[in-house]
Amino acid sequence: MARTKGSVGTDTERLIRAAAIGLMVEHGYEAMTLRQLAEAVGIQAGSVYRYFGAKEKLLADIMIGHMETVLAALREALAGIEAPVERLAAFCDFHIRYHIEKQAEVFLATMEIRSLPETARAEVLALRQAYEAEVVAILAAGMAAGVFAGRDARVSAYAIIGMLTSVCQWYRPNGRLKPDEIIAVHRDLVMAGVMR
Amino acid sequence: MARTKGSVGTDTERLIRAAAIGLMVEHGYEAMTLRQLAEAVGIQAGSVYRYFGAKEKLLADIMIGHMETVLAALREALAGIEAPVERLAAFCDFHIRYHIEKQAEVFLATMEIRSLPETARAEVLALRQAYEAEVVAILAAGMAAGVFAGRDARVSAYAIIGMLTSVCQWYRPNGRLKPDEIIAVHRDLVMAGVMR
Amino acid sequence: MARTKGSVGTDTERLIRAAAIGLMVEHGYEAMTLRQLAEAVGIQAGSVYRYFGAKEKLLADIMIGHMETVLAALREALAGIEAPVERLAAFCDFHIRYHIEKQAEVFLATMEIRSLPETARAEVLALRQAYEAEVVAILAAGMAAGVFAGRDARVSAYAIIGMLTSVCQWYRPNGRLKPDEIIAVHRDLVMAGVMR
Amino acid sequence: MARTKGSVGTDTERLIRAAAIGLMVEHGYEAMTLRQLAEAVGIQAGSVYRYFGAKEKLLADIMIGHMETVLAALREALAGIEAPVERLAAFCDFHIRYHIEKQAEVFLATMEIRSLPETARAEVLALRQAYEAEVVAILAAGMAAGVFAGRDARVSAYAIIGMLTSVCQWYRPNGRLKPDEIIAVHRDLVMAGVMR
DNA sequence: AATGAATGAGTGTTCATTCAT
DNA sequence: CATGAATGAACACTCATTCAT
Repeated sequence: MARTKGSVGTDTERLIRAAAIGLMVEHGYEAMTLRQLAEAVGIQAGSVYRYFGAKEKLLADIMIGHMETVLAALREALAGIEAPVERLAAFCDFHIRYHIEKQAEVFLATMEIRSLPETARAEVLALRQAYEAEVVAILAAGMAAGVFAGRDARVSAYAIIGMLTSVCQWYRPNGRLKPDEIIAVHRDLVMAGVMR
Repeated sequence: MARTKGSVGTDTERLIRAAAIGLMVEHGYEAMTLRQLAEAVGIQAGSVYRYFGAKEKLLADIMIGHMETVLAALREALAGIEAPVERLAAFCDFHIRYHIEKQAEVFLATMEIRSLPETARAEVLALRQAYEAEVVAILAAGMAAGVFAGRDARVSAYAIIGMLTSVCQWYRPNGRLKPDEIIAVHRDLVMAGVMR
Repeated sequence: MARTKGSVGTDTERLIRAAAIGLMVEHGYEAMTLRQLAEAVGIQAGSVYRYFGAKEKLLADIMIGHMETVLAALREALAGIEAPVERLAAFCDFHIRYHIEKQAEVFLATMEIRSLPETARAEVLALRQAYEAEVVAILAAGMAAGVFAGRDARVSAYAIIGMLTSVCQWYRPNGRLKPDEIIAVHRDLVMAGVMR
Repeated sequence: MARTKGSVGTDTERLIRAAAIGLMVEHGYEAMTLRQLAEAVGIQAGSVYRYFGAKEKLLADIMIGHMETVLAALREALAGIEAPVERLAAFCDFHIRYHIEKQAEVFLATMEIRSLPETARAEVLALRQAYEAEVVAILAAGMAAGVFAGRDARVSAYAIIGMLTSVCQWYRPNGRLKPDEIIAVHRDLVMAGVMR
């Protein structure tokens, strides 16, 4: 049969991407086979190549797309907020909520950087640095203004991002706490941690 | 059990373990080949099987050994300290220093849990939970005593551990800050974050 | 039969055939992909099947067509010439000129016989033998008439054909020598070689 | 079973090379699969990679080895012979005998140059040019000395080589003529063809 | 204790071919 | 007529693993 009735190319591409994210989170990029992926989508392994020229490309596509999206979303979330205190609180809210909603992509993006081909890795790292730079800037501004304590904006930023990101290692949608409660715990920890 | 019973470990065994840690950190467990490993040690691939029955066993051995060691070391570091505040500060010191000193093992232990065979994974997760439980207990005690703020000892513990562990993602021995400075930044963040 | 019965060949068919010859000469039959071919023509790979039922058919079609054409052209070139000496000279002229003009087809026909399916290979070999037989006959006639030296008309014919055909391995349209000069060199070699 | 009893690595390498030559001659390099090759040798396909890192390397190895051998053998065959006439006769003898004895390698070397990776192709072409240059030099010397007719030593050399090489397209060990007879026919054709 | 030759299952990838649209 | 989505079989190649030596 040349084509499964009713299938449409663009749909297939989305299905592949979604299935790939799930399988890579579950088994890791290296351990996921294209046959597993194809079976999950209901196509043949070779058909993946109509949409992604290589397994590497698939990973790169997902990760770069994710990083671009999250960076843009962060900037939008911070837009119009001036005071460092409020900006930091907004960042906490945004970051955790995003990492809860897109848990899989975020998990991938932290775990599989090593598996990216050189060029894509550089691109992803640049986007991550841009993301981190936003937080560093907030902390530096707050320290300069005297509202934040702390000796080192950069290390503090890494620490805060590390804390908030770790949520996606254990969060389960049907867990004990609701997202808002999780956010509150972390935001309180962060804000109390940095305030002078 | 982390090692073959009673074996103190021959030289070759230690060399294999050390080389494996380095290569797995660099390339990931799945991507590291036994030929790479053997070449790094200066032996043939087949000879690895004298010491570790399978690639999986090698990973399990390293990870379980690491988890046992770090758990024991934590308990020793906290021994004799009573007050929650002091215990938490001691935990921060210990955790970061350990993660800086054994950066590679820690990185492995967070990244390659998925690659472990079922039994070993359960064992590692149990050890990790025991480790986390120590921190949860400190926070719960402090909250009960009224010295720590915070609504949820468990989530707070995960957050703090996540923050402190993230150091091993970026720490470089010849970096801008010395270990003591890094520890200070994190300890301050944590302590300020939890104190009532 | 070289072509689908009665078809004069549409434009697209001619384009496919021409592009296929070029690509097969460049990469070899096995190494040429239908996607390359389709791209060269400006259509989709699947569309090639409107004109040639299979890749093998395309090769067979080209090669049989070529062999039929060259055999007919040889017979026409020799028509009306009686004396073995003159017939052999005419053959040299014809063969080299044809191999220079249709260098690609000739190159294909010598290189890709192995790639033909059994039936087509037999057909091509039969046509080639018919071609060779013309030369054998000329030599045999000349030897019988005492104008040609030589012990074995068949081997001599193969040797002469091999010599003349080798031109298409190195001939380049803008090379140092013009076709007429190349022809002269070879004809002189052959005629001097066989004359008693 | 880890090893077929009695098998020795060096033997296997020779067996692979020999089987590869046969299969490549029969089906062409592209059409020969490593499974065919492995089966012919009595090993698994993957085992070929102990001896040749890639299919391409196998071809390159065979072709370069052949070209080096034949070039050295030619020079040895011509050593000590001074007069162009005798050198050319010696070349004819050598070339045909060698092409009869090593028919398969020679056939490969003429047919599969396209399949070589770039570097190996350049190497093989350089060796071929060195071989051809020997013949060009003989003809040029003979023309300069006035013993050979002919206008163009290079084209004449190509023609003669083309003639003699074509033997390996049809020669069969149990054919009608013995090697010495085949050699005689060709040598007579060539010598008569070039003598003034 | 170590080697090195070999296995065999599996990998990512290619490609001629088919066919509903 | 042509497309483009899909197939499925095959390919070159890798690698953890085994075991006679």
